[in-house]
Amino acid sequence: MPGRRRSIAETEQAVQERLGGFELQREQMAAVANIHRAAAAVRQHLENSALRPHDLTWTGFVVLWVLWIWGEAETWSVAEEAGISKGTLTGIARTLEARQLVARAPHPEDGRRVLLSLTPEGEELMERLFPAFNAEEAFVATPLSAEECLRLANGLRAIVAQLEEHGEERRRQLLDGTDLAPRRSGRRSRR
Amino acid sequence: MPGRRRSIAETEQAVQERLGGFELQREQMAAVANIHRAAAAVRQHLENSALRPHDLTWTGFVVLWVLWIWGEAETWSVAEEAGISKGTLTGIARTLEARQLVARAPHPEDGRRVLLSLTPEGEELMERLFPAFNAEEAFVATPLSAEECLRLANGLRAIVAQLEEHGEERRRQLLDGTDLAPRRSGRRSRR
DNA sequence: GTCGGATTATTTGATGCCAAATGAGAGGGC
DNA sequence: GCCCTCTCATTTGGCATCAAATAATCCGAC
Repeated sequence: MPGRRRSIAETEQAVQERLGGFELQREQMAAVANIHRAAAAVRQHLENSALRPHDLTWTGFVVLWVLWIWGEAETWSVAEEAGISKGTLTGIARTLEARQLVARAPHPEDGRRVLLSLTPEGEELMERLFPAFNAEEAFVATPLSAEECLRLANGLRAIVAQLEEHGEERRRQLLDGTDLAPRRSGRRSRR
Repeated sequence: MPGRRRSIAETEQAVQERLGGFELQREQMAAVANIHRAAAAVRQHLENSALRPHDLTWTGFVVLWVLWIWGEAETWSVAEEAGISKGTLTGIARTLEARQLVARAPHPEDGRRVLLSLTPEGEELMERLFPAFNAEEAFVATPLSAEECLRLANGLRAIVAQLEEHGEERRRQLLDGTDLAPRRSGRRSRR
């Protein structure tokens, strides 16, 4: 069978053989695996269709989106909404600022904080870009009815909520005793 | 309302106000947005729970997984299954090889190709790691029944299939006339 | 055999990404 | 005023990521 992509059925067959000896949470595994396949495929399509002509990355677009919807906002809030770390946002904001799409302003009452907002160019870009972006969202979801889309969104929301509510505690419990080697990547501890 | 994360309802209200003038594919937008929220949340949880003690990244684990399930395989095939580009795989394989988890071997009949496989250490790691990983997959999916997991997986598969079957053509149609500025990142054209 | 096009994996260059460290400011206690 | 602690954003370090360029090899035509 060389030279061909494996089908889902083949993969699941192979998994079954390999994992015959394990107690396996099959359905949950399928859900998690497909979340990532779908996320990567959708992201790639959107970057290479709607976003490519404007030379925006996925994350850059999400940040613009958040500012478009919410208006001026503090950086920590933008990072939260966009689902990225504060450190990552600093970099994204820098590149968007360099392209005159985003403006950075000091908080009037607190010198530590920074406010982000769209420039007029950024607003204009989003007004032109959003319809195209939304059309591609509709394209990727073509096989699903509107109701199925909502069902899908609800299932995914439940997973996000589960992690927001219980994820941290779970990780604490799991990793408590184990004395953890530091992450291989990331800034080194001074110790 | 400062200092608090916005709820889904608040976000959708704001979106509605901002986008009142646009024709909006609402359900499809919700589905796409939540795919990414969920993917990021799940990935983060799995990296910080099951994978952290072994200092593996998500992608590193996926590559090991593919090799565990399929056995020795060619690099293009591993990249395809793992959902990453060939170039990325080269790097991942290098780090996994340096950690003695993966072996690289020349193809017996074709000097251009390379075969990857798990080392005994890699096999042993996966046998210990997989049950823990699967337990966390089950944890993130706690709010969903087994049937709901399958429904979710099916919906996501349909999206992946849509893009595999029609994505490239769609992109070609969309970007045909427009003369595209080169990507900002990536190796520069010699021109 | 050797040239040339096709098909591989790898390298390159720029950005994305996280977590930990750092720097800069706020605010209370004295 | 001067600490001390808390809370921000930013910097840093290491890996991940893609697309295009390059290098290595194969294979058919001649």
